[in-house]
Amino acid sequence: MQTQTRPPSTGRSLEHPERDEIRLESVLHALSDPVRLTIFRSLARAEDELSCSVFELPVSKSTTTHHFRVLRESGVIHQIYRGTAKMNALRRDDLEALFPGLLDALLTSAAHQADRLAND
Amino acid sequence: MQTQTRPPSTGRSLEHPERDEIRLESVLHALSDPVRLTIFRSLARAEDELSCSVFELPVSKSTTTHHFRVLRESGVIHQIYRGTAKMNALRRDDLEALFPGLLDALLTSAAHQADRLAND
DNA sequence: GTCGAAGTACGATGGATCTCGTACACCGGC
DNA sequence: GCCGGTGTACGAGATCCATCGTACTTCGAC
Repeated sequence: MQTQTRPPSTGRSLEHPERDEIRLESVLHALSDPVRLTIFRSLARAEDELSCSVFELPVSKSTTTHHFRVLRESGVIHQIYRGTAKMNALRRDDLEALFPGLLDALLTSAAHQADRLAND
Repeated sequence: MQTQTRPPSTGRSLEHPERDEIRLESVLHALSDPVRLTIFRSLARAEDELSCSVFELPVSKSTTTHHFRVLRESGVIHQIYRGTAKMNALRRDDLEALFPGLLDALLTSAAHQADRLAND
């Protein structure tokens, strides 16, 4: 259920794959890019919607838009317009139903690797 | 230790990444191709070395070589020449050490999806 | 030594992808 | 109504990638 303090979504529509249209290959491809893996981890940590603009990514605005679209079209994230912002959230329920345990394994794997590379 | 009935490896050498050179992004990219995901699942089921030639893939011989190379260079599989054959095996220990739980999550996810798509 | 099986190397080709800049659209606040 | 912030659309460039066919190498068997 949506909180009342949250601005409503606008009429602008965004295409999302249905749950049963999500493919493992597409999810893996989406997460195989370093920028998108970073976004993925941030969204998992946030546990709430995040606007595109809060991310500090080493790419331009238009490239950022591109990466969020790939994540959305692969079924990894849900996007919705709220006012001028575009909010992003992991599709946790859908992914857990389709690929049980995968999300956690990916997140811990990414965390392990980040630790490992930081302490080289 | 190597069994005595197994033909020895020949002098032909194959480049493999060290364990600490394996990157999650590269592994995910390697497994994001349908052909390579099929190979991955077959090797996991086999629990032993398999030669390239036992796979019935919907691509040509040279494309098959390409896919096995991607899997090897990403660190997913280990390859070794034995006689005229080239044997393939999952790098289970390395992957489990780097990405605990990921292998199983990927395999069960792929199996779930295969079941789901078969019973449509 | 010759042959066949297994796999490679190489180049080509068509398509996807990552990146960017510029110009534009949408929305809230003033 | 206008401005600024947020994000898009579009085109372009460079690179990567999956695929193939052909010619070649390597090795075991005979």
